[in-house]
Amino acid sequence: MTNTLYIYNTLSANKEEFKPLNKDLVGMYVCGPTVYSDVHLGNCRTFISFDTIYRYLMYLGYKVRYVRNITDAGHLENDADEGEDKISKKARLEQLEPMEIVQKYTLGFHKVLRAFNNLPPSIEPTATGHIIEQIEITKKILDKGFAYESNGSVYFDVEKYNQTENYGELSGRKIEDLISGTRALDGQSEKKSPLDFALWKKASPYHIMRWPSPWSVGFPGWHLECTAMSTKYLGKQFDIHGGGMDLKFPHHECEIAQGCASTGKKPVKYWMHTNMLTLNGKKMSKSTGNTLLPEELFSGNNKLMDKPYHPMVVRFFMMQAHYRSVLDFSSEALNASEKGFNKLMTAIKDLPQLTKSTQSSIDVQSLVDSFYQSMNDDFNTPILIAKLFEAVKYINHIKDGKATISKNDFDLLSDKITAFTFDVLGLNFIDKTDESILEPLMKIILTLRKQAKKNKDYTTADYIRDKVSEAGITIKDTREGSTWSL
RNA sequence: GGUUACGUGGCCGAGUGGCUAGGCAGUGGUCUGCAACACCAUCUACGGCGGUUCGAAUCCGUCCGUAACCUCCA
Repeated sequence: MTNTLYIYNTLSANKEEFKPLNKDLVGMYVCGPTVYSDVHLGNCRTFISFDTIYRYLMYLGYKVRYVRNITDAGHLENDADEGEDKISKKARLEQLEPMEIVQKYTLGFHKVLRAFNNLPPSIEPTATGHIIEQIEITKKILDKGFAYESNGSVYFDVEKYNQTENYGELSGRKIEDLISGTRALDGQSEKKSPLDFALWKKASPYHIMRWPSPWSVGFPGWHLECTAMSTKYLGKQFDIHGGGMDLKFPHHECEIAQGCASTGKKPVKYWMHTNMLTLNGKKMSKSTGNTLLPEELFSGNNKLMDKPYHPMVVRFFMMQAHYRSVLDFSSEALNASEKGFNKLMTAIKDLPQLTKSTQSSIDVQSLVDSFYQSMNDDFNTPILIAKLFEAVKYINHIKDGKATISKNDFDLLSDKITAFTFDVLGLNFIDKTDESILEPLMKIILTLRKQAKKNKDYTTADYIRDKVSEAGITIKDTREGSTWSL
């Protein structure tokens, strides 16, 4: 079938037909997290959205190289010359080496994304592993005259760049507006203009993370790592660059400028931005503390939600909104998704038992085509889910004898509904055998056994202990009560 | 203040110049020892005011409201 994929490109503010630079090969770069604290659900939304995009591209048959960085070099907490970087600060607070902080939160990040059933990217490079590349790019930009050295630091000359290129093309900003809107911050005297951004920063005496360079012992500017790593692994020009909306300006704008200044080419063909996840109508953000951690949501150990939610339910909930829309988090909305998710999964489980007929009572091919059409329209997962529910209704009708399906159509529908649900949306059946379900279950069993013992019904009490033991669970009676273990 | 989005039924959330989004909740049924689950059917809509049009919730203007970015943030 013909599959024309349309992607909303932030650069043109329009949906554009997707044509990879190299036939069948796709290069995709997504800005990863700064690993100085736990990832919150807002962060997760972006990575789950791009995971689905990655999955669909592969499902269409593209060979995708998906690069997502880990920002493990400390960056300053604000734009002032002096200040502490986030990772060093956290290291001091927790009395750890900066790299211990990095390791801890990187592992946590991976664990959470695995719970959401995200596929790992093809390459996950770190900023500290690419200091040399960043220094090389800085040299190139200096050589081409788009940067200047000042007191051991190197800054990108935005106004110079803007003479020949268009700084602000991605975010729709004009350089004059930016200048007039800039407040004068203390200690910015090193820069020619407040718009200029650091390519290399000289380290202050107490800055822990530091590397030698031709200009000073220091550390790279925040925007530079993405340019260095995307260029290294995807080339001077690549297909898709993604990230959260909040990175559009200045981060991605600066990346375009750095790429263009160092290679003479615009680095990215399609810029994609995911919208914010909100809590109480406000953006989830580490700095404001308006956050919810995935673990808190999975365990139910939080004040905001009524009960725990399985990662697959949360993923399904996110898929019910388009990636470019703001999505608000609430118990009420999650509950609705949980029921919908179960309904979809039940129908898929019922699939093998359906009776096949000689004819189908609906046009199965066009229903299946609509799965593709939804995703081809800028990865419209909510429409896809609506179409999947159409299939669910059809499946239930067949079960009730109110509709029929032919053998061929059955094979087609089974194949596509499972492919789109599991391979594309990245959902999965909830494994009911994990300990989270055992815990409340054992509580009930122990309560019943306690009752039996109280009634001196030791036959029942022993029966329970023996049978549970056969199932691999040991019950221990202690003075404080009974406990269990696997 | 500047820039950019958005405002859809009880809730969440798509889409669109005229043809049912979908999920949840509600209501009525089927099933069931009772209940829950599941399944079937079904109601409520496009922020206010103008304009363009045969026709707009969909285009334009304006007003009101909300959010994001302009400082680190997915």
